[in-house]
Amino acid sequence: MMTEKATSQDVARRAGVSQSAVSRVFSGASASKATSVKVRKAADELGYRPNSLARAMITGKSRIIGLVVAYLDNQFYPIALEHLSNTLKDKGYHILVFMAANAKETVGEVVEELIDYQVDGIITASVGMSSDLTQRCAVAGIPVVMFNRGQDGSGHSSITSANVDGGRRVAEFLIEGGHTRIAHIAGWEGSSTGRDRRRGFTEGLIANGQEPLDIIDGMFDRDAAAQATRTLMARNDPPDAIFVGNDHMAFAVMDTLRGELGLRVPEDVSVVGYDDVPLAEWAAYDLTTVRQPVNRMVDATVETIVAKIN
Amino acid sequence: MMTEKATSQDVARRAGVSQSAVSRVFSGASASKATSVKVRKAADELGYRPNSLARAMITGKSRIIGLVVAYLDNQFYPIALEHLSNTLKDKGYHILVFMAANAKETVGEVVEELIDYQVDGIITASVGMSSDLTQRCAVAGIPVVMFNRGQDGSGHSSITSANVDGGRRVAEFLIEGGHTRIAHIAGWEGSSTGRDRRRGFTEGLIANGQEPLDIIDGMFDRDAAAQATRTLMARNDPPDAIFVGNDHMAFAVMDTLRGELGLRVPEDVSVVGYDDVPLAEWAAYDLTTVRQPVNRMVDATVETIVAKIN
DNA sequence: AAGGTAATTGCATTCGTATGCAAAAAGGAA
DNA sequence: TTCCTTTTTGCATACGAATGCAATTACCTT
Repeated sequence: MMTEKATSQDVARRAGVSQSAVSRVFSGASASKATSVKVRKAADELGYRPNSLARAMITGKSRIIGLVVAYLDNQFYPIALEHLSNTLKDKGYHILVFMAANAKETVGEVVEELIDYQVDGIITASVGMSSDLTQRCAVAGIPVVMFNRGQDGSGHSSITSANVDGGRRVAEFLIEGGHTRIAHIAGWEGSSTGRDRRRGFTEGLIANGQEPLDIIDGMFDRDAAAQATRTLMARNDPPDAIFVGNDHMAFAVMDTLRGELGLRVPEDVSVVGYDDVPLAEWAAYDLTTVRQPVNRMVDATVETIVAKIN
Repeated sequence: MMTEKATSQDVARRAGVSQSAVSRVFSGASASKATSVKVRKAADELGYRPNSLARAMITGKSRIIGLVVAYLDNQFYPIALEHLSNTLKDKGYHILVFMAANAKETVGEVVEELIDYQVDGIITASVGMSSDLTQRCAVAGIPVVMFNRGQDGSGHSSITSANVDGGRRVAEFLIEGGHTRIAHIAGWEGSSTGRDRRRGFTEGLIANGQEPLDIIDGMFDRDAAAQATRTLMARNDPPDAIFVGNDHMAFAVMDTLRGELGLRVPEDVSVVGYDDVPLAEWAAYDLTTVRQPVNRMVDATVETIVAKIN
């Protein structure tokens, strides 16, 4: 009843062995069959389980990965988080989640707190890291992997999909579809992902003798994307196709086109997104989009960070 | 450069005080102005920050809250998670996230792992807890709060909104709208939330002289909901209104009605959801739904768990 | 049975911080 | 100044498990 919490000492006493023996049994170190059995029996009876914090303290490995994420309303991230959590769990890691708007100082605080918790590694999702933060992590010996965002010369790995290529393919796809006035509501200019898609797209158009009708930064934000849509459609020569920097914004664009401007998609205006979140194939949107291989990206992220930890 | 990591000892040495003094300064215990200044200065110079794990080890408080969540594809949960993370952060807590399908044993494992990490409390979102798990948490002295799910006699708190009342209001709303063949695709029968909404709904209809045309368990699952929709619409007397157990399923229902069956919503069939996730008001769906006050629910959850911890 | 190698085991220490206790210092009252 | 009270400070220990080292035991070989 009062079974506060059994420690390895308690188990040791009950099994008639030393505390070290108990530790060895549970940490997989060498131990004879006999003691192993005795210890496990005693442990079961006491409901003993090793204290992860104490273990972390002495080994210097907390088996906790810090995740810093900016948006959770863009379906791409919850889905990624779900995979991430499962994949890491299989490798014996757990996730400490932090929300951080993309402001330098918020991210800074968050990273400090992660360091305080001695996390074994940090994964940032759609969040950039300033160079001094990078420095702090390096000093603390904590590897950082950036998911779905790159950063040149930052020193830490990043996992992205072939964004430039994806942008180019959208350009080709739309041109093949006979479109001649193609606009782009880009992903946030401050993100590599946004810039790469934009660049590939622009290059793709140019390679085919066209130029973007217009490019507006949608900031990865629904409202900004909606506003950009209005701006585009108010032109004298409105676009006949819009490439949007990610699905999340693309939905806002479609909502604005159909709900607010009374236009049909794709009859009046074609819309192409990026990410291929589940929502994209739901009938209400049925959005054409460029698939990002979330699972593969997550797997790569996990492999990378685990490798860096060792 | 090699600044591995400064400990309170290092700071103490540099400031010319004892380690206890450093500890006292950082844990807010009594300390004279003079030493406080010396210590902080030394700490800054060394880039010292207290090690949360060591602190947790000795105080018995990790300031970590374990979150167990089943779905992340239903927008309701990421949104809640976002608020939860921010609210808890303000109170000095952090979130260790675990995904757990609603199978007893998965949840069991997960809870064990949470206990291993000495979390100060556990929040479950749309996840049930068996009574032996409840027992284990009780023994470990870890409070549990269930978010958006209740469980009678489980001993731990739960935060839900007025689901019975919400269900009833939907019934009244649809009857007022002149509907006479009202069906219900219910939330999972194994969840209090699903049962409560269903009960309120049924009672509401009966109180107004009607009865549900049919009730099918949608299991909080898109596919199940879509299938239920087909079943309902294949009847000789198909419903003229469907109350769906949550928004997530309602979107699937609408997709099926419009995309697959070629029906109009709400002209041919009215659909009402539950939750009022952001997506519900996007033009593509423009779903009528019952609002769950996520923020208030999250706030209540946080208050409850923090209170229980103390 | 003796001698040697390999595997097990216990002892003691370590991780980094918090805290009870007693000693020292500071502050107040008379 | 003296005595008493309050505040600060350092010392030593504790939290719970892992690990180097030395002692013990088990296992082989001849």
